Amino acid sequence: MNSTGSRLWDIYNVLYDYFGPQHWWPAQSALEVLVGAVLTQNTNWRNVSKAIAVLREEGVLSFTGLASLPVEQLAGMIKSSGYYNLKARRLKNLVQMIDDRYDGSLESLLAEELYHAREQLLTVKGVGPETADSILLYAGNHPIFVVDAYTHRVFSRHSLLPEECDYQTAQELFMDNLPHEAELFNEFHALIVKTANKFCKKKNPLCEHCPLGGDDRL
DNA sequence: CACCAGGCAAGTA
DNA sequence: TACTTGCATGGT
Repeated sequence: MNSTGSRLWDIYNVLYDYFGPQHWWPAQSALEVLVGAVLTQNTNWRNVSKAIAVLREEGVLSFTGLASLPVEQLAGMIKSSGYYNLKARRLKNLVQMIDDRYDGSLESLLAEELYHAREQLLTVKGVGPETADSILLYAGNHPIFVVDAYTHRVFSRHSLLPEECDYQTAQELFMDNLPHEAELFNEFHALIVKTANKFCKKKNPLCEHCPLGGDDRL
């Protein structure tokens, strides 16, 4: 392993020792991961979990449930997640693609080769790289690293990424320097989110009590 | 009150 | 290619 890989591994171990395993994604099925991945776009998870609870209570948290639900009714059930008209359409777009190309089987999509499945997901309007990778890693157990706003913030503050860089650049930091193991990528991303939510807020550039330190000593 | 939250697409120059 | 804007609720 190279020096960047060692540095990433050190950070991972510090976070894992501090927070423990996160056991992501918080969901009961692959479909629920997919729904959550869309609903959490630029949105606090608290608001998303309320929307998912409504879908569960209404009995539509299944592929056929979503497929048969009019988009207007779906939008009404996910209001708490914000951007509800947009997200209802995006979920419908995903369901439509899976119906058209995989006979309504999310499992069939997830059984495809990783980068083929990724390309299919990215053809859907409303599914960008983070949403696609979240579904592939957390619903499909594929070894791909999920990058989000927190990843950029934490790793730029520790001088492992530039202040601003694109998705692929950030993803390559991890995938070019760590073994491609789904379990590692799963826990690492979850630990980054945990760390950022607890210590690495936008307004707190020093992050004094963070286990990674307030500067880039790690 | 302002700001933020596990993005993405479409429009403009 | 490189900005800018719309989408929207709910907690701090």
